Amino acid sequence: MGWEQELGEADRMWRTYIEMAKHLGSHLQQHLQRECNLSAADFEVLVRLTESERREMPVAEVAAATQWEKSRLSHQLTRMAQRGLVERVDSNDRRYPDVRLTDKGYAAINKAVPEHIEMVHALFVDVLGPERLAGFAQACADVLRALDEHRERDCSL
Amino acid sequence: MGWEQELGEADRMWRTYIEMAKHLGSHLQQHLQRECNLSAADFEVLVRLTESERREMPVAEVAAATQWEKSRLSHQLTRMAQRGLVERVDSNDRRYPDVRLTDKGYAAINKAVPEHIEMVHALFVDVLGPERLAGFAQACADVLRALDEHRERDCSL
DNA sequence: GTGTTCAGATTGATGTATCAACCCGGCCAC
DNA sequence: GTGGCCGGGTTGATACATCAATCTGAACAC
Repeated sequence: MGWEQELGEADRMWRTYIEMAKHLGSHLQQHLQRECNLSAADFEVLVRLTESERREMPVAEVAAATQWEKSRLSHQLTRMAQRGLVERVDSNDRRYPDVRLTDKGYAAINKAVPEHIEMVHALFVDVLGPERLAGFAQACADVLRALDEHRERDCSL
Repeated sequence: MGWEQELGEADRMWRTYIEMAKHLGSHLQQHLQRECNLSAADFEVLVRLTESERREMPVAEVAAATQWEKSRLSHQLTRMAQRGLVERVDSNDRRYPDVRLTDKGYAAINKAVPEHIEMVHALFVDVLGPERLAGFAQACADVLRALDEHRERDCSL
């Protein structure tokens, strides 16, 4: 084989990051699932809906906010509607229906968010402290920028 | 609503991290899928198998290395076997079968790994530079440790 | 040997993610 | 109006993740 023996310092640090991301993500996800009976996907959609005053917005707006594919969102909304977390509402232009947060969905997200934030602080924010957190976030922002540039290059081929 | 307006500095930094993790992960995943026709799960299993001299190891060993549930691994191996990437082999103790990398799987992973590493360097390692990378990795390690401690506390209830 | 037990492996059911194909209502040309 | 276009939305098929239930064969007691 060969190559896997030649992992340098940098590659081991990459693996540390991957490990951290995997564990942190699954921990938060499991907490949401067990305590609030919400998947990460449910949580994301519900959070976006609370960002509207009327607990209701066009499907396209949710899609833009979450950056999900339209089909993924459609399937997700179907399942969430079946569980009574949201409901589909016809708007003026019947091509572009709205989604509304039900009372049940509202209750669920209002229970979930504070717990989630608390856990994020305990496991991430407070662990790093303000200074290292800022450095960490800056690093993330830089990687994001590099990603955007890379994508631009790919599209302009 | 209320709470979502009160997002502090720290929470916005957390969101930056989430965004970065999401985009970086899906970018790497899509590259693997498009260029090598491998899912992230395929990639992980294949990498573990190359870590054995004989391209073959007990299922349980793969499970330990990936930290996957046995059932997830079993399903994954079934699908990979159907595509000819691996094959199941009976070992001495027929309770604990082995998995072997086929030639096709070997070819696939040997194409994928260098491309993957190159992309990780371009999008992550080189973007941060050695110094910030080290700090970043240290931060990840600290978060991992906090996670472990947290889990310990949960189990000892 | 026969029966019990046990750990690891498999299977089935359900929820989720992604791609391709299709639907459908407003829009424009004519 | 009638017909074709267009873009967002939905649906279907397949792959993946997770949980619960089941299977399997070695090991141990007797």
